[in-house]
Amino acid sequence: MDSRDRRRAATVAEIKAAARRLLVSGGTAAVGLRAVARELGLTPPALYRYFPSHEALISALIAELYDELTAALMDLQSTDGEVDLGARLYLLANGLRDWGLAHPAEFALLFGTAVPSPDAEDHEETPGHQAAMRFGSVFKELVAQIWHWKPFPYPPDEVLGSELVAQLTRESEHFGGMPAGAIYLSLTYWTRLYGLICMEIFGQLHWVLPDAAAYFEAQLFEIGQALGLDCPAPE
Amino acid sequence: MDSRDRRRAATVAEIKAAARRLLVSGGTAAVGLRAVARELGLTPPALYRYFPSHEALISALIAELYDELTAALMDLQSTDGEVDLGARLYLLANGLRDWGLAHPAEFALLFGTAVPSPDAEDHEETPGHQAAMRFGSVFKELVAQIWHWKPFPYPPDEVLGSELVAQLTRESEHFGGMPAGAIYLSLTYWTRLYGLICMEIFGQLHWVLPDAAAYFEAQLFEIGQALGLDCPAPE
DNA sequence: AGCTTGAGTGAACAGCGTTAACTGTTAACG
DNA sequence: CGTTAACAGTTAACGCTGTTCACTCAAGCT
Repeated sequence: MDSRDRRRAATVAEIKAAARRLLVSGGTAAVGLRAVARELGLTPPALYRYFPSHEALISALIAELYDELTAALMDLQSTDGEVDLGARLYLLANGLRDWGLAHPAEFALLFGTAVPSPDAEDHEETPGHQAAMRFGSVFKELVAQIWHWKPFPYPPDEVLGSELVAQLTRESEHFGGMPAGAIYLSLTYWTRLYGLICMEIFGQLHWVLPDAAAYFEAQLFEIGQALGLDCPAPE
Repeated sequence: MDSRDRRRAATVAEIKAAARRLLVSGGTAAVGLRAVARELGLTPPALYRYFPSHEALISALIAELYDELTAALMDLQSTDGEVDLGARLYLLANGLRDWGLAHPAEFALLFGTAVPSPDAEDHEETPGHQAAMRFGSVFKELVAQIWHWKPFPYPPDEVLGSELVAQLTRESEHFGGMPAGAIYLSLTYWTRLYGLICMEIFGQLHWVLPDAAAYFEAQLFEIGQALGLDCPAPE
């Protein structure tokens, strides 16, 4: 039972590898069930022995890519030692951008899939969603570490408004007990970083900036300053 | 020849209306060529008298939606008179968000289509792209007007770095001759606004903020301050 | 009236995701 | 060791998709 399970796991890995190959070569639309089967020299129904549907195959691929990205970002931090947590955040931001630029097709599959969430209130249990949560927690935990390492100045509650403060305070437990203003700054950092990278990779910055690297660097310096970090300034 | 052309234009409008109906009810995937034909009581090949392909139909729909959004934002500004240009920018930002929240399916079609631009260097001439340019110029022109109306303080070139300054200066003619630092601030405004709205509507802010309205308001106040505008502060 | 143009149809093709019934091979058990 | 059951994989088919071709039929213009 063990040898057969290993064989099965190997086949699953091959399927996902073939799917990824199609993804990088032809984009999201090219990774179809029949195309994957063709890539492996199999007939389409054979894949149903390993995935219950095409969507499940895509979801598994998404989960794998999320985990790969998460691992890449995590060991990108560990190599630098543990001296300056601010530098770790800088590495995380640049690492995320670099990964997206190096793997635009995979990035598009992970973050470009516009999900207007037509069905509300359903806590998605798909492996892709869970992997996305693990990915998000990397940033959350690092921010909480930075806060406890060197608390940064944050806007007072009066500036944010009572409604926002209430929502942010409700999330305080997930941010290591940080106050609302500090969570707000952290969220601002994430929001700007995420939006920036998405816009650059999806080409929505192209019409004004041919190469967004310098702009990204300046923005990173700006939002790093807001967290009281001494990021490397652009030359 | 005139009456027949009008009949044809009316049919084209009906086709796009049916496509939009399918879009709002079933999302991007639901607006297929056969589904549109079914909606109109026609056979699929009949649509090829009006659009050369399914993609062309979608592109025409995109162009129409862009123009509708552009018109909505423009007459949203004109109603308020021309006293405070800062208030106009505030109206524009909120108008864009409101439109996206009111029409999430259309918003996803316009901005959620992740295009990693596999083929570079081709100046797309599709009507959708042209309409997107018209949409973008609404923001660009308003920002230029604000600059000439009440120039805002901007970061000096040394902070931005020579490479970024060079790129921004190259775009100065499209921004009414604004200096690099001012273009940088304007671009920051647009980048943050755009990313913020996309993240909210695509549900990527849901895992931390159940209702992003208050966060959006605070962010809008923050980036408005960066442009020296006296936006309404959150209570 | 005659001819032309154009809207629309029906049949067909290739490709898609998916299901059902069937064939071998392979591991496990009495 | 021989039987059996599980499993990988195939073939055939269904309904769906975008697209093309050949055709009909009615309206418009000369």
